[in-house]
Order: sequence, then structure tokens, then C-alpha cells
Amino acid sequence: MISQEKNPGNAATPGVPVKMDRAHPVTLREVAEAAGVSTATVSLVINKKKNARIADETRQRVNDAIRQLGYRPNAMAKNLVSGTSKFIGLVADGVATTPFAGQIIHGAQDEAWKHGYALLIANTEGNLDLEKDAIAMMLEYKVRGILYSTWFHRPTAVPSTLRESDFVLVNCFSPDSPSARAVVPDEAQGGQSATDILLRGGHRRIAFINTTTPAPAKDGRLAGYRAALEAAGIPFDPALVLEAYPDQEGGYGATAELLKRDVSAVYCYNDRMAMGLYDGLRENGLSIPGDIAVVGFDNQEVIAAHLRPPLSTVSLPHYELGAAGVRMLLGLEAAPDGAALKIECPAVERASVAVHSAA
Amino acid sequence: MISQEKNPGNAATPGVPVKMDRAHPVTLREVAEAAGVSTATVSLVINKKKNARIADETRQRVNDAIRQLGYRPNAMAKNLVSGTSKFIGLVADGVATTPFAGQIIHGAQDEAWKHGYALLIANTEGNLDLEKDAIAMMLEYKVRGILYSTWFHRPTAVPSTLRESDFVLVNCFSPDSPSARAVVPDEAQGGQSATDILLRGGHRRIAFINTTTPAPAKDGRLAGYRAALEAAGIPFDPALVLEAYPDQEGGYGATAELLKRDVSAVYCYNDRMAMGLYDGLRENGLSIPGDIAVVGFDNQEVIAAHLRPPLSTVSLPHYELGAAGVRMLLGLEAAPDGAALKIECPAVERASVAVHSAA
DNA sequence: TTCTTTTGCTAAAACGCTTGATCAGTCGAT
DNA sequence: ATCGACTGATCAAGCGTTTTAGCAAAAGAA
Repeated sequence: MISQEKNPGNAATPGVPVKMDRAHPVTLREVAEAAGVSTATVSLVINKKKNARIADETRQRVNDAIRQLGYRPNAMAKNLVSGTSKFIGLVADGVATTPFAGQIIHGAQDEAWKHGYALLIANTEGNLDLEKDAIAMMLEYKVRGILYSTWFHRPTAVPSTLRESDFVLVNCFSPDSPSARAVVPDEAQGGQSATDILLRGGHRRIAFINTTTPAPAKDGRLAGYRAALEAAGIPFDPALVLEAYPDQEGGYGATAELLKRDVSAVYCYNDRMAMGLYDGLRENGLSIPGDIAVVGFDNQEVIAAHLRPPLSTVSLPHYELGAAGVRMLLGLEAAPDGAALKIECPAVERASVAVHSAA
Repeated sequence: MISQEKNPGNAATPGVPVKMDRAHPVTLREVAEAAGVSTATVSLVINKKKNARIADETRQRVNDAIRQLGYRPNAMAKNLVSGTSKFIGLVADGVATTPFAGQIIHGAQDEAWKHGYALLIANTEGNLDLEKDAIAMMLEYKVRGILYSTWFHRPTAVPSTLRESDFVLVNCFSPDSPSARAVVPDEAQGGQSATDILLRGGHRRIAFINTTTPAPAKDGRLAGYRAALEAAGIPFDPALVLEAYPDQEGGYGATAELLKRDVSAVYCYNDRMAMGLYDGLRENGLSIPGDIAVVGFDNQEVIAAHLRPPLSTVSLPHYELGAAGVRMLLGLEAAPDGAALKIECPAVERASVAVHSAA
């Protein structure tokens, strides 16, 4: 004989979670008891199972109980059953170092949430032990996969434990294992866009202050510069390519050399160099963009948008990198050639290049 | 197709995890079977239970099996049993917006890891729906507690769901619920330190360009300025306090007014204003620190360290904020007065203030 | 009426782990 | 010999869900 005790109307204010003080959180069982049904039924109601047959009246009663008790499902238990968690891991080597990593996180999170995943983040700041621990932690939480990201675009080794999981390299790539999925910014296209801004400004003699540090960006941005010139029918002049350390001091220090080149425009490897160059040019009594037009690269908000004049530049698509990384991980997107997926670096035009009026 | 990539070197190299292809991860049971013991024993070995009595030989056998099979504990199952997860949630309203949030994350993570916790991060970018979902997600994962952080120091409302968990406000505070634990930067001390840098530089007439935006920082930094002057026996002159919008343009725009005040030094509400002011002063043919000494606030790395000359400033202790937040959450630290814990803002001296030689 | 569906719901087995209770031997001490 | 105290390990319950198989009652078909 089954005693179907229906819950005899909880005398509390209707619709308001009652939740007395309790040591332990409300469980499915308790909801079931309150609603006078089995846990199975509650589970079915909660998950809105399509082919479950539940009377509307029952469904209602369960939902009331849930609200009444302020029930929260226990994600651990859920994941235990399903065998796989709703986590995507993101290991980053420089959340703290730059404003950039934040955008990768942001993009990854937005996209992850869109697909019902939460982000488990670990910031390694380049510490390999930390990194190993971080990956181990993620594996223990049975993440759906791991996004391994670097704060600047570069080749990287794939930590061996990473292979125990599905993973995607974000803002980096592995020369050793070319089959590893990766998503990176399209440096060459970016370099071309940057140069194009100047070409559209009517400039013909355009210098490029490249970085001294070897990196995919160094080669890519130069290639883009050359491609843009070529497309415009301007012969490439190696003398117009300088090199300097990629920070403000580097840009500043390159001023003298630059001025010997008699150019009307400069494309800097990054915004920080452009910022330094601004100082250098100003000290030489030159105005921007009147005497010399300048474009940067990175669109580092704090700098680019607020220099005097505001700097035209090309955006590093960190947000998209993060988002695309998640999509790749989930198998929703793949690089055409099976290797690294390249994300566009969109131009951001500001006042450091004058608009070209007529021919 | 998966196998090759995921399991390199499957040949029976001794001591190396063998891990054949399997749909499901290795479980405790399997380790137990491999070692010829019960799961209980394996569990005891793994967790190095102090009062467990296990023969060395057995322990050895278990450890071998673990290594052999490449076993990884399932954190979900573990947490299910223990009832509480090893997560600390961090909801931030601006990971992407500023370089600052990154430091909060960094500090929180370092401290969390130190105590065996992993960080579950949600970036809301100020979106309240997202925020609600984020908190719900964290509650479902039964986080140990939640750090609710803002990217700039400000009063905030405590979302009601947040109260379902242990929480600490980081870089913000709740006027409505003064009992809520919080950790914030010591703006007044920071303002005093900033002013002190100038005082030590021998300056007596020091202007303060405050922000126009109401915020704890506005009041605190001003209070610190006044306190420093008072301590130095200099009467406070309201005419020396200007106000401008707290960005480069604001600082630049304040130049003219500033120059009417005939001061030898300026303390800016933040580094961005200082950066703008640099431009303004330069345009007026004034040199830093020769003609006018400048200090900022925030120690925004990209700017402060690389202006010409590098900017003396005061550091916003974001890393410490995050770390202290975690400690508070875990009950390892508390504010003396039971309200908000104030973290010191350390001075960072660079070249924008000349060293004072003798009296 | 009797048989077959359909409807609404429940029982119970997992999921992978921890842990208190237990138990079979061993060893000294009486 | 007998007893207690260890030692080394196992049993089994339980953590909060999901989910498949199945059951009783109601509804339709004959």
C-alpha cells in the first residue's frame, strides 16, 4: 500500500522561497517529498524532458515546490552522472600582464556560455609548474576541453598533459605538432590593412618600424606591409624598414633614424612604439598627421584612443580569438587547411592620418 | 583518428603510462583491480590518510597501478562526497575593460590555489542578466564562496542571489549592507603617499587635479592630499584643487587652468590624466620635472612606466585585493573594524619628480 | 465486457569516490 | 594456551543526480 501523502499546503506566503536555515542545501529528494512525487519525476520536470509524460497539475506542483524551497541543482552530481562536465578550461600565461588576455577570456566566456559551458581559468604567468598543476586540475574536473592561450602571438610547446584532453591553441601554435588545432591573428592581413590606411591617406614613402624581437608578428606584419605596397604598385625599399625594441622607448629612439629617411608616413610595429615616436617627432617640431602620419598596431585602448592625436591602428582580435577557440574546441568551426585558423585584424582609423582629399 | 594524436608512444615503455584507447577515463575501481586491492585501499593511498594502515608493499603496488594506468581522480565525484567543492567563484564586471581586473584575478587565483581552491570566473561586463546567471552557475557548483569584484572602487548593490553563498566584495562595498565583508584600496593613504612624494621633492605649492566623477576615490584621494599637506604644515588652499574628467583629454584640458595657479608640482587623480597633462605642459614649453613635477595614481603599467619622463605614481593594489578577498572568504583574515579591509596603495617613484637635494 | 493502448509516475541502478565499521590475522604479554 | 592489541585491508552506505524499465490505472477499441 502506497501512502500518497500530498503536501498539505505550506502555510507560507505563496511564491516566496521559504528556506529556513539549514546546514545543507535543498536536494532533489526534498523537493520530491514536498511535491509528493518521486525524485525521478522532479528530475524530469526540471529538465523538461520532451518525451516524459507528466500531468500538468503535477508539473505545477513540482515547480511550486522548487520555488518554495529555493532549490538549486547540484552541478557536481549532474556531471558525475553525465560523465563529462560543462567546463571549458582556459590556461593563460598572462592574464595579469596585459589588457589583452582579458579580451581572450571575455570572448571565450561569451561563446562558452552560449553553448552552456562555464570557464575554468588558470593563470600561469609563464610558470611551468603552475601550468602543469592547472592542467591537471582541469583534467580532474573532466573539462570538455582546454584552451591554451598566450598573451602574445607565438610558437609554443604543447605540454604533454594537455594531450590528455581535447585542446585548442589560442594566439599561439605548435611547430612540433602541426596537427594541433590553433587559432591566431592574421598578422599579414593586419600589416596590410595598416599600410593601406596610409596609402589611402595619399602616402607613397612609408616607413615601417619593425620590432627587433623575433615573432610571427614580426614577419607577418612586414609581409603585410610589402603586400600592400606591391598592390599599390610601389616598389619595396628595404631602407625604409627600421627595427627597434617594441616599446615606447624603442619608438622614441628610432626617431632620428626615421627622420633621415624622408618619409611622409610611418607604420609602427605596435601602439607603444607609436606612442614613443609621438614624443620623438614632437621634440623635432614635427606635427602629426600634418608633417608625418602614423599608424600603430594592437589598438591598445589605453594608449591608441587617447594619444594626441588619437592613433590610427589595427586591432588585435583577442575577443574573437577566444570565441573562435571555443567554437573550434566544440567542433563548430575548423580551419580550412586543417592548421591554424586566422582571424582578421580590423583597421581602426583615428586622427593620426589625415584624410586624403582628392587626387 | 583520435588515437594517434592523443596517445603518443603507446609502445610499452616501462614506467610510462600505457593508457590504451578507452571511451571512459580510468577509475578508482580499475586501479584497485590492477593492484589487486579494494577501492577503499586505493582511496586511502591516494589521499595519504594519516591514520590509515597500509603496508608499504601495498602502497607501492597501488602507486604503480596508478602510474601505469595514468589514473586521474574525478573531482566531481570527490566533491559530491564531500558536499562542498573546491571552487571559489569570482564575478568581475570588467575583466575585459581594463588591465586592472587581471591583477585581481591573478591575486585571487594565487591565494586560492595556495589553499587548494580553483577559481571559477565569470565576466559580466556590467550585464545584470549575465551576472545573475553567473552567480546561479556558481551556486550550482556549490562554490565555497564568491568574490564579487568591480573594476573600479565603488559602492555597489549586493545581488540577492549572492547572499545564498558566502561572499566578499572586492574593490567595492555595499552601503546598504554594511555587514557585508569587503576589501578595498586605501585611497586616502594613497593620496597621502602621492602628495608625500612631491613634498619630499621639496614642493610646497602643489596642485591636485581631481576627477569630476563622484567616487570613493575622489574623496579619498583628496583627503589624503589634505592630510599630507597638514602633516607638512602647509595650509590647504582650495584654489589649488581643480577638477577634470579622469582621462587623457581631461588632464590635457586642465593645463591652462593649472598654469594660472603658479605651482611647482601637480598630483593627478590618475595616470591617464597625468599623461594628458604631459602633453599640455609640453605644449606650453614646460619640462617635467624641471618646471613642474607630476605624480599620478593607479600605476597603470602601460602608461606610467613609459611616459617621458616615467611617471611617479601610486599603485592600486589589485593583486593584493584579490588575494585578501580570498583570505577573507576563507576566514583567514578580517577587517579590524568588521567592515571593509583597506589595502595599502604603495608609492612608485620614477623620474617625473626630481630628487630633492639637501635643504 | 474484455483486451489493448496510452498516460502518469516510480523503482532502482548507475556515476566515481570517501569513510566509519568490521574483520581476519599476528604478535606480545600474561 | 589465552587474551588483548595491533595491523592491514575490506564492506557497504552514501553523496545528489539521471535514466531505463516497468507498473497501475484510465481510456479506447472490439
